[in-house]
Amino acid sequence: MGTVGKALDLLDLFTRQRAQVGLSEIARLSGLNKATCHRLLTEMESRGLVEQVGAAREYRLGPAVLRLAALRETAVPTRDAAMPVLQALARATGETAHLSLREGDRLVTIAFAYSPAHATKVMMEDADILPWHATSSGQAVLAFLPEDQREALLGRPLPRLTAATETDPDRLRARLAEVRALGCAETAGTFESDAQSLAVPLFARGDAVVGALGVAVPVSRMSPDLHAVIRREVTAAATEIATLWGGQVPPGITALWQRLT
Amino acid sequence: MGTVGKALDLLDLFTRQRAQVGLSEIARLSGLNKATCHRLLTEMESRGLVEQVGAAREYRLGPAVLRLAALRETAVPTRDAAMPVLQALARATGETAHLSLREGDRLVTIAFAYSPAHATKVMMEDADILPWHATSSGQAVLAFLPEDQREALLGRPLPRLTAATETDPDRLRARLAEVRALGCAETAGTFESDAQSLAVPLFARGDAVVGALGVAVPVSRMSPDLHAVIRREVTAAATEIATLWGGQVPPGITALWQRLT
DNA sequence: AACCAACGGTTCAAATAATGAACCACCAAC
DNA sequence: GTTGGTGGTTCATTATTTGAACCGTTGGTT
Repeated sequence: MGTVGKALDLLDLFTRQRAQVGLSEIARLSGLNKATCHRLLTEMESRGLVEQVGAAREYRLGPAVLRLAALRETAVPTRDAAMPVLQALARATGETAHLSLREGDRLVTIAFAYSPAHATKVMMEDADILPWHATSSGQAVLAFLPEDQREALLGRPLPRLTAATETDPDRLRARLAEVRALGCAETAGTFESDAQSLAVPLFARGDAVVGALGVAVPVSRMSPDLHAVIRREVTAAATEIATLWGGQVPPGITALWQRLT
Repeated sequence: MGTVGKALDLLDLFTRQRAQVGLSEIARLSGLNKATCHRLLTEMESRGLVEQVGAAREYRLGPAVLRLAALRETAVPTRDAAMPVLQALARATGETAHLSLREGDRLVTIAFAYSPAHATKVMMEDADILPWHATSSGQAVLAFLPEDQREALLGRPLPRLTAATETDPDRLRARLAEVRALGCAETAGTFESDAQSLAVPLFARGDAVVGALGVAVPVSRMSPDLHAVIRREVTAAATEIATLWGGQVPPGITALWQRLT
């Protein structure tokens, strides 16, 4: 791995739980030498990608990421375009709608919308990284990924997050085949024990799956009626988002979705 | 300059006017060897910072910047916190309010808000890079920067953007002294010939200037009354934003602003 | 059909930049 | 005063980056 990769990997050490990190800690977490970390960080700091704050001189993500994100959004209006659809989906279902994108080997939540309909709802956070095997969104993407890429992701550890999490690769493969046949994925209590969710894959230009659109519901509120509503609304919303992104849902998937409702 | 710096500099080649760029073009624009660019880009692509699209395999900013920006905003709610204040400012003045942050040697617009009051208004774009010498926001920041940093920025070329642009460093220094004495900066037709604007510096923790808050008006609409309204509202909004950011306006500046209104 | 120029991408010896153990200076706790 | 933790620096060793020349493909021109 080159120097640039190492530098960019340092950015992944910043999480919501650990927004700012000191130099020694970064060296420890990354496994790199402290001097190396220092050089990489100062170089990124000079470009505004990270910044140093406070008396402890801790590092955190810098303002340049805001500029880059704004630039990306004007060039490829991904989040901004999907946001209204996401809000409508939350309203129509009365539950929490969320949109995740695949970034290499990660599935990242980039937007979500709550419904005001109920006091209890499944809460989400921006920039959350979702486990491939334990979420409906993850399964929806996995199922429609080219086989080699899917297998690469399935080859990794599949941690048991709750009692219901499927951790056997073969059983998961079978599950993904079902998802592929149905056109949508569904999990209950596999990620967080009191939440269940239904998700469909999102397609961009070229029929490639790039993410997933899901609706998450507290287990206590799920019913056959709600289930049907969600299936109908989430497939409609996914179709709309695909169009907004300048792509289209592959005909085979559209057929599956029509059969669902 | 290290390898990381070169890689990050490539990101600055992507602009709104040129959202995606081919490999040879990137090599040409950056002055680096094509093979070098290719390696840097593929390394950044593996981390999602850029992505390759289309038959021409052109590069553009990748989805990872969205995740980083979301993470930065949850850690340091800069834009999200300021947005409501910005909208209120646009409403109160009936004009276009905008907020810019200093990123090293650049001044970048990170948010703006329009007023519905008039059909004509000054339009803005996210992620715009503003010239230091020709905008009121630029002057507001420059005036309150430590002298060494100010001089470093004044040492650069000061292009004549309109007939009214001040391009003489010494006259600009005198102008900045006035800005420092008044606590706010004002320009008319120095950046775009039919727009004028009034801006005040924004302070974060530690009394350091980190950006500027401005209101831009079509020259044809400016009047002494509007001028007074803008001065009052923009200083109030700047005070509010400083508080939201966990800092405070230095007492000396507060005194200047009270004298203004 | 032949040609040309430009594209994205690859190769490998030579040149350069990254690396890391040991080192400060500083601070807080004991 | 000692200990153990910071953030930051140094410099000989080492491994990575670099770039001219290359390949295969594409699209327009003669």
